[in-house]
Amino acid sequence: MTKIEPNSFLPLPQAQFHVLAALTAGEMHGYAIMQAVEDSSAGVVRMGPATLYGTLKRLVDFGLAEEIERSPAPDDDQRRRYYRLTGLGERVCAAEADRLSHLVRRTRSNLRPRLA
Amino acid sequence: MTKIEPNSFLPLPQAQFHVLAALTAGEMHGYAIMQAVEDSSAGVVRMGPATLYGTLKRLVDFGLAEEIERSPAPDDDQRRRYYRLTGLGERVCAAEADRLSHLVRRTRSNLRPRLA
DNA sequence: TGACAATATATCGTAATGTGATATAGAGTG
DNA sequence: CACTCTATATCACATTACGATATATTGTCA
Repeated sequence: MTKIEPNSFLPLPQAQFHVLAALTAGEMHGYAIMQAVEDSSAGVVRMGPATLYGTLKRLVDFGLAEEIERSPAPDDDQRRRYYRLTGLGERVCAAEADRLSHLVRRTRSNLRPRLA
Repeated sequence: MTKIEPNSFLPLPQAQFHVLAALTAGEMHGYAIMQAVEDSSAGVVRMGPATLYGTLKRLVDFGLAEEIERSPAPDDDQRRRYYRLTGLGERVCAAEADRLSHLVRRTRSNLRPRLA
């Protein structure tokens, strides 16, 4: 078996990273992801259904996320479709977080002096 | 005069943030930005001329970057066109860095336990 | 019960963004 | 002179992002 290199997915498109990042909090259904992205960014990042479901489809195609067979509770809203990160998805998400971390660190360090 | 809200530019498209981030290191010409982005990401982010010059044009249109009248040294390569951040560009870049910082922090914190 | 808002998934068409390929030409090196 | 690297630029196409709309279920409350 050939080991897939997480770096080959980088840089990850914004919407894809937002969805993967949301899923690091645990398995979740689509609508909840949409709200999580918006809430956790204090409303700055607004993700409509077209972006969410399109992105989710891509992530599943790429093997970064997968649908869970059935929702945990039986009295749960039956329309919901739950998703979680795959192992590869976790590694890619971590790699992208690392990349951004370095970029942000350097950028802030450059900006600091002139924001006196 | 109406104060422009940096948050209204967020989330910044990837390429735009990469270029703004590069320019936080100081005024630079196009080709140098291209290399800076690639080098400082250890080759992970590869920005070709189409992406660079297209993005640069947008940044100038949006008022986030501006061309400098003339290159500093007179013995400098005369083809070069130098750019720098505007005041607004700095604030937008800082705002995007803050947003990403929070996102990355939370994401890593979520991932940490399961990367045991 | 019936009306209404919120939840939930889905897709169409279009806009915005990203990029490989190609073009042009000056600068530096052997 | 030949060749590579530097430097800017644009075309055509691919990918990504998104507003609008559609459909149907669930929850609230009068």
